[in-house]
Amino acid sequence: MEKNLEKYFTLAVSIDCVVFGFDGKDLKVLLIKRGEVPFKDFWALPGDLMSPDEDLNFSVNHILKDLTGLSDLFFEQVETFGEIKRHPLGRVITTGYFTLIKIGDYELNPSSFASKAKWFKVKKVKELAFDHNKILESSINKLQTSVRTRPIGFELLPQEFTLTELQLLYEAILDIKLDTRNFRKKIIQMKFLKETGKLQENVSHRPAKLFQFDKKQYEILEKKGFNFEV
Amino acid sequence: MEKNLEKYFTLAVSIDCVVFGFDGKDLKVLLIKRGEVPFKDFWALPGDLMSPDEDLNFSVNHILKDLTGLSDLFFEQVETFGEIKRHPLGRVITTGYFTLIKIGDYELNPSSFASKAKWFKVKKVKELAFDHNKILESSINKLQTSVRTRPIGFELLPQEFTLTELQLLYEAILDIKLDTRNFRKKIIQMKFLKETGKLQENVSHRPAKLFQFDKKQYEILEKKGFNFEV
DNA sequence: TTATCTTAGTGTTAAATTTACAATAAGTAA
DNA sequence: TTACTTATTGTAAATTTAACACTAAGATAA
Repeated sequence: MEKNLEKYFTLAVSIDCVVFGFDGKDLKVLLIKRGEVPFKDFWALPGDLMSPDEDLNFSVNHILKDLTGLSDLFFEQVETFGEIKRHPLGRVITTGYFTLIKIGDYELNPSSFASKAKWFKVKKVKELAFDHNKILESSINKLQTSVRTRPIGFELLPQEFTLTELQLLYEAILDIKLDTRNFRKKIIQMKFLKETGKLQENVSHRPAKLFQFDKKQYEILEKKGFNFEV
Repeated sequence: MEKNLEKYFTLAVSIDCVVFGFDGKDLKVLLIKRGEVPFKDFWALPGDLMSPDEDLNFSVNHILKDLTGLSDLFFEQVETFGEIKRHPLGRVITTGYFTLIKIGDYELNPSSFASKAKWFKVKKVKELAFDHNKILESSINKLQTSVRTRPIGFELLPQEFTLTELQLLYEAILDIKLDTRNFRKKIIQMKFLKETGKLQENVSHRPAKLFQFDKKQYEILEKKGFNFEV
């Protein structure tokens, strides 16, 4: 039985990027304003059709860079969405990816069909283009489980941070309150935070100690069978 | 800037199914022998190109039924693989799905380009067609985390089973040894196993009690905030 | 310089959970 | 009746989690 292969090679694949950031208080996500149809003037996840000559996992960074100027990020795949009518221009299935970055370390340069690029509080995100609300929701779920089992939260903080900042980050991502004493005990006993010896500056109260995430130490512990868990 | 959309709508999307089963001793996976090129005569995951007019999540069952006769299963998405050269006939990205079934409940009827369909011990699987070894590996990882956090293992056992069978199942999936007393305590305290009152038959030793998974009870507990965890 | 304000930082105890561990029970088969 | 095989069960120690409130250190204002 010969199969007419041509009819199968008629789909497009797109990639949508969920870039998370943290401003010290709220978990944020980077959105672009679409300057073209479809969904012109809607806020959307940075995403675009994938060139057929690119690897799916590599294409993510190209697409994000085109739209926002951000480059060379480490993405994790979330889920693939393949409803028939999810894209008005044709049959497009899309794969969602997420990443975490320090907001202040990057400059946003919207281009291509992105007329703007802006950080939004995750909790305040309204209606997005396409099925991007679903993609965002799925990404948040994945982020929540990832952040509990791997030390990826530090990607969202400045290199030197206080334990209070770290706790606020976890509270924002997990959307729960944590007990300060228990949280600090748990983190410190894991032995991969290094005191810098420095203190916070320009605060009108007792300054907190500044810590760093010691990646090498973490990898050593990991090899010994240590399991991160918050 | 107008975009030449046509060049994007030239990909195909395929679906690969990882069907897990359990024979009382080993975790198994259902493979087909390919009767057509490419990879003719290779063992492979049941999988095929998706019709452009089907929903990705619905297409899974059609494809599996075509190749193996199995129908109406509940699948969970695993991951999407999009390397450029993963398929020799063109640009095909594929999404992997897994499901769990009771081996004895289904009859295998290989058809279409599947010349055979057969259960293989997961640990004994050799080289498969395409990148199916990677897809299988990723599915096993996902199965392992899923089986610890949701009561899906019961899908692999007969409706009535002994606690020893359940333990063997978990040991096979997680590839670890469990302490019998602690395992039974943990499972029983969760309160969603129902004694049938029956005993094992035709065994030449003390017969074990037969249990059932009480799905309604589980859902009640779940609503009350109970969290399955093994 | 002293008092006040604000956030940083810390320890203990009870409860719950996990772990380690071995003897008895209930059948079948010889 | 005995031997054999697998099923079934409890306890104590160790670890982890959970709950909870006061002192410390700096900046600022009186």
